[in-house]
Amino acid sequence: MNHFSEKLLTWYDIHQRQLPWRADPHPYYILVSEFMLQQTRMETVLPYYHRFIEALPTIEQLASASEEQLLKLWEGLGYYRRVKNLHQTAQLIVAEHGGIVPSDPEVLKRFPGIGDYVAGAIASTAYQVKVSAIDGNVLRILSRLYCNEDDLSRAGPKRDLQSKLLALLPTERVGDFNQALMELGALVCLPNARPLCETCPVSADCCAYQTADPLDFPRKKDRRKVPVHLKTVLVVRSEEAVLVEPFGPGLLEGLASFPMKEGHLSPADIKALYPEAIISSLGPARHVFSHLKWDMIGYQVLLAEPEADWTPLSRLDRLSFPTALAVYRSSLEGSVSP
DNA sequence: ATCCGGTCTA
DNA sequence: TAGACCGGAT
Ligand code: SF4
Repeated sequence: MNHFSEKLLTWYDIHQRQLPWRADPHPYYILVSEFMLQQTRMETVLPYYHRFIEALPTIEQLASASEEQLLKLWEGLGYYRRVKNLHQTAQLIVAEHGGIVPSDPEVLKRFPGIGDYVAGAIASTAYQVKVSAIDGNVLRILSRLYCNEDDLSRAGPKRDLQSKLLALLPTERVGDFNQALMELGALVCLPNARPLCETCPVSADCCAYQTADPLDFPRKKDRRKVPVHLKTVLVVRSEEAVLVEPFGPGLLEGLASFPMKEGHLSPADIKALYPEAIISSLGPARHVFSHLKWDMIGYQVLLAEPEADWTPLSRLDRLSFPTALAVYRSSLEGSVSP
């Protein structure tokens, strides 16, 4: 074991958070947790993980689960493509690998939703294969350890840092080493605040701490400002039921939605669409995605009689709505708005 | 209001 | 390789 990994693992043994997939690192648990942890914080993932594993304790049960159940288990977690990919990956593993999660990173990367990072994380954490697992935390630490000023969204600089990391990998406890690096990024080498270098186990090896300012690393890329889309959300309902339609291809694909019109429509516009209805405002709401914003207003459109294809309010909780529509979804809790 | 983050697609 | 994809923390 080299000096760097020795210090890191000693720190990890003391400071690691107790996590369900660490207590029992069964490959299926690692698979599920790594899909959830893509783009998503640990604290957010935990309750979802518990519910998911309780509902689907084995990869065979996941493989044969319904789309509706899976979407419900993922509701609010975001990046809903992940759960479709996880489902397909589980089905492929059951059909082609006897339900055993493969240990070869190159094999893992052929499954949908598994890229460089997740392949490395599963192989090293579940099987101790000696590969790196570079997520955003690790990339940030590496940029600081080596005072790397390159644009890390590009492949070349990323490869440079990966090769430096490979030289640090221990021959034993590779999975713990990768987990320890990510844990250090989450608990000490912080992304949005000054890192806690005084308590960092590898500060003696850190270029940024010893010779520069850690806050200057990694280099930030200037964020493109995102376009704003005006939307009007129509909660078309009776006392007993509501009109629900799924999002089409692309953003929030497959999740439940209400009819949405481009632009901000006036009550008179709504009245023209639904002459028989009682129109009332549900107020404004905004939602920010990475690449666009929705600036929404909502109306309740109350009709005396529901159409046959509307969803009874009693069955609404089976559907999965995105967080973007939380305000309008919650208007259906309790009684009809005034 | 701004920052953060893996994979896939074009 | 830039842009699409989501929600939460600060
Ligand atoms: S010394 Fe500071 S900047 Fe360097 S790795 Fe540790 S926490 Fe990060």
